Amino acid sequence: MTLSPDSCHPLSSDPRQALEQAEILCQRRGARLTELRRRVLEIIWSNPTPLSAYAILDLLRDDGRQGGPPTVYRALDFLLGQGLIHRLASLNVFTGCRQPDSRHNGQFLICRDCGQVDELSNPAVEELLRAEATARQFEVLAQMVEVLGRCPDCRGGETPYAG
Amino acid sequence: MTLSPDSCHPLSSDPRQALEQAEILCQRRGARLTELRRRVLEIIWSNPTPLSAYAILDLLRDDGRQGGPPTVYRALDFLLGQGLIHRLASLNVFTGCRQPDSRHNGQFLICRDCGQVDELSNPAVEELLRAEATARQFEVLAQMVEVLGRCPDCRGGETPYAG
DNA sequence: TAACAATTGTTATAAGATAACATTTACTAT
DNA sequence: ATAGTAAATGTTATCTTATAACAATTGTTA
Ligand SMILES: [Zn+2]
Ligand SMILES: [Zn+2]
Ligand SMILES: [Zn+2]
Ligand SMILES: [Zn+2]
Repeated sequence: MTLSPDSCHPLSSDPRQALEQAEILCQRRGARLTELRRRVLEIIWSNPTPLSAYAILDLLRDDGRQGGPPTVYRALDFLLGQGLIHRLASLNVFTGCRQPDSRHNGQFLICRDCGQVDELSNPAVEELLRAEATARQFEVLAQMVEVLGRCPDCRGGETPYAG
Repeated sequence: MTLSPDSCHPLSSDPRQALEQAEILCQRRGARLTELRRRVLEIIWSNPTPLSAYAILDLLRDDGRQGGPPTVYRALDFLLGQGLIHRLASLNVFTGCRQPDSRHNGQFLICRDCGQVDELSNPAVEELLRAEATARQFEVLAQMVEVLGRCPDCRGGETPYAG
């Protein structure tokens, strides 16, 4: 089977398009995508794998910027708030969102070996969890779904799934 | 997170039973549930809400024990390896497993306000994620599903779900 | 321009986790 | 029993992740 370029390493596909969409969304919402915030988003989209806050800080400093950790975390908080990025709690890293126009809880396939991330959006998963919560009178505020494993590339020529 | 001591559906229902089962499982597996490991498990089960590694360390020191962070993390690693506890990635805390006899990926409802945790085990969720992964030739090693929200107690008399 | 709010910079510190090595404990084989 | 060995724990230091508190800057408004 041929892997579509989309399903393999989708993050690095097109930072420019992601930034353009971010501009539009922020403008529409009256949110200020400042130089710093825009640059942080650009850094995140430009890297093939998700980055930690401190990795982003290092790259900002390569630009000549002066800020410290709070500067980065504040920018990340803004981007998270706008749904432009997701945080992967299992790795403490940040990755660009592929459907920033529709608010959602991220679902991710994370490669243990190369760090590549694939974002899913399976409504059935979300619905099942919501149903479980509802049955227990539990009010859902956010969902975290992260699947750790090995991507096709890192599995190499290994036996494909039986099922 | 606000961890109020008044518990809704406490984890602490029966630490003794959990410890007893842990003993049996470890014996059956030839794994050594040492005094330290047993005590860490007991601490985890005795608390109404999940504990951080450092909170566990503090409680160990109350016992008069001398270890540092590595001591706790090693014990936690053992318990994780035996499937006796889970780690909640979104909060950096550890909670006792209710079905330690069958290996599984945890699914959790976590109350934002009181910290109480409810462990689900919905096979359909696991299967859906597995199917998504398989479709992408992705080998699954672990699944993390954490739903953050508010438990019935913390919602108080608020309107129940419409749906 | 003055006042005010939002954003960013700066310093310090809290919180979570691990590396490296020393010591102790438990098991094995004489 | 006793020495040898492996496993487990203790100890020190360090690294990573995240936030608190406050100052300086920038943008907006009156
Ligand atoms: Zn997304
Ligand atoms: Zn990979
Ligand atoms: Zn469990
Ligand atoms: Zn609650």
